[in-house]
Amino acid sequence: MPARPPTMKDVAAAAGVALKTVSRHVNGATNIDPVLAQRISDAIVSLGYRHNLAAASIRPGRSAKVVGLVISDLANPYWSVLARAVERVCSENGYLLVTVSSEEDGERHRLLVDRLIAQRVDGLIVAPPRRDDGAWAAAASAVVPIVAIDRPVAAAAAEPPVRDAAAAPGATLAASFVETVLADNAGGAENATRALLEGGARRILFLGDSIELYTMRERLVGYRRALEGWGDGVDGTDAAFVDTSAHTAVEAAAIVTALLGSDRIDAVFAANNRSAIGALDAFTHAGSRLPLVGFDDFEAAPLVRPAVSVVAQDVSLMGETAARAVLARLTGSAPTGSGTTVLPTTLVLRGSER
Amino acid sequence: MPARPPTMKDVAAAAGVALKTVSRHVNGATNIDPVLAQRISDAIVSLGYRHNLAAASIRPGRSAKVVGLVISDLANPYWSVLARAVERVCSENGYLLVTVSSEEDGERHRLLVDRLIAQRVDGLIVAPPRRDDGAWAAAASAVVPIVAIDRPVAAAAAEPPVRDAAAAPGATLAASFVETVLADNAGGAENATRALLEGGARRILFLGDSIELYTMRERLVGYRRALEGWGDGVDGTDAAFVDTSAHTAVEAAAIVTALLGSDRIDAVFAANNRSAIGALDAFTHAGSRLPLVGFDDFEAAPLVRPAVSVVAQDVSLMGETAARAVLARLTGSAPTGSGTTVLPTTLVLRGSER
DNA sequence: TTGTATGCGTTATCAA
DNA sequence: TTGATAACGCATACAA
Repeated sequence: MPARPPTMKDVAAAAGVALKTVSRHVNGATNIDPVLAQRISDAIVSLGYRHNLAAASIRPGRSAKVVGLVISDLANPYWSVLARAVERVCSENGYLLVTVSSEEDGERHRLLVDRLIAQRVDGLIVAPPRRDDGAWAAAASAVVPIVAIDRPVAAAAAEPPVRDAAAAPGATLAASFVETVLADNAGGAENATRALLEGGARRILFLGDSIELYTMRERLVGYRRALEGWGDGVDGTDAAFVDTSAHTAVEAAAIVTALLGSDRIDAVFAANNRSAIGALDAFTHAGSRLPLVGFDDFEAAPLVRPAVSVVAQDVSLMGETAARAVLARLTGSAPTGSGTTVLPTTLVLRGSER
Repeated sequence: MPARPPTMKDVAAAAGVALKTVSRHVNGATNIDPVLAQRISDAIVSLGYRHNLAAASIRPGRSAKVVGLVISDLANPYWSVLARAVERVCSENGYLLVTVSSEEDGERHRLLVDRLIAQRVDGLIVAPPRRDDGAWAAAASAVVPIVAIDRPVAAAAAEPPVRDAAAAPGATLAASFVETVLADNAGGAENATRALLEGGARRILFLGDSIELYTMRERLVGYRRALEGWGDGVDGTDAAFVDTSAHTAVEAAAIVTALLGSDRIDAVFAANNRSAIGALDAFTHAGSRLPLVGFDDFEAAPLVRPAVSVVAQDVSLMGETAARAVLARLTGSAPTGSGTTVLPTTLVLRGSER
């Protein structure tokens, strides 16, 4: 490698033209003398010159065209599919995407958001951490447009840094200065639970992860709504049928195994992937099974017997929607409204619900 | 948002100090008068100043501390797990990671590499596209250190831009100016095939994707090696037992279904995920199965009956190894050697191999 | 310990 | 159409 990479100045000197002309050429201006254009092209090739977007981006009004995405864990298929959808939309519009995993850690989350802002990303798509006062979002949204995905940003005690309009009087729980894209967690859970009830189940276990998670709370709401709506002889309205301590598939399996012997439950609503897989595992080892519906589709669901019914969300659509929302704000083509988009879920019945 | 975001100059003015002192403070210098430091801190908070790493990175000797990763498709679990491992190592060393999906398209791949270089990434981790003359790598490696993953960069007709040492006389097929991290595809396939042979199979179908893929070619080599090594009454050494047209699980299923009726084959080596899932699907629909071993582990593998045996590669390790290799080059702590690391695979026997 | 002046690679202004 | 010159935000000699 050369000690110092060639710059526009070098190209200009080699081509015998002024700096500005090279700049024009590199930026695709058409009004250049073909002879000079050719000389510049030749110089670029022979010197191995590369346009420096980082340097260009420091000019006012210019940006590096980079979007930041903060999720919990890129290795999780849910997030990687979402990230891919965001990447696709960004790429189509000439933007790069830098993705970081917060591991649901509030402090790490804050650090990552700060780092992305320091790097001068043009926009930010963020899954808020599980314990969140929304303070980071209040601060960050002063600098860069933010779209929250999967969960809303908590309404912070802190005021939004800029009040471009009077705050809505009967405001929602979500922070008012970010746009939000969610799935209909409650509705999906309600449908799943109702499917189990229709199959004859009356003592349905809600098996899920920590209630600290917004999505878990919402799914629990949906589960309860279905039970209460059913009325008639249902036993699940008390807390005895709710277990939100299944953080891993192994833990979920242990919980189900312990309950399978008794006849305290007669069906399982697995409120996330890992719980469903754990329940499946418990069934296999016990040699007996209960009706089961999961939340979020997974690769193995259609492959086991009976195939597992799930509430499926359109993760790609969530990513696309969020990406389009940030880009719309960047190009200024969207009003700075801070609405919430709720995406529908689909109940996919494959047999395991009975 | 303010029309113009505050700069160091604004902070310096507000705090009543010189620009340089603010710079020191922001960069964590310790030798600053506590009183001034406090004034600066206050000014930063009240103005909402954010350090601009993009601007800082254009100074000679400074960089934005960003690494680029080019893979085929982030939505594929194989790549997302790898990306996560790369991200982790980068993050531990203060680097951001920008990941892009080439979709195995050579032209798109070239464009993405150029874009990342224009953005002035410090290093590049790249899965070469399936049809590759290695020209992109020859050009790019002049500007930025490159590590190839999953497949080697083809040795280009073009010479490496810098010949720091005499080219190795009995050179390998891989380009000599990039470091390479591969899995032992041939060895893994050989072990898988041998496991089927040991189970009594003698007419083993090699079911896989296009032979344009380096990994497929290697796995085919391993399959053949096992058959030839076995000798004794094996029928698979001709092309009749090799099908490399299974680009999707559905196609794989169709191929297996067509063969299940006849007794032309008595076992299946599925050379990738999708082929294994397709075979599984064919078995389920036919109500009969053959011994099966797959390449690459997948979520459903342990959940179906019988559980699917696979050749597992340590994808995270590949990502980690590649990331450490680039970072080592960046910090200059590694010799500019262009070696190849081959990671071992593990044969996970779960029952389906008989 | 702090400040001044200069340059990094690029683009914008404005005159030629 | 082209070019000289001044920014952009920041960091580093070097001087104080």
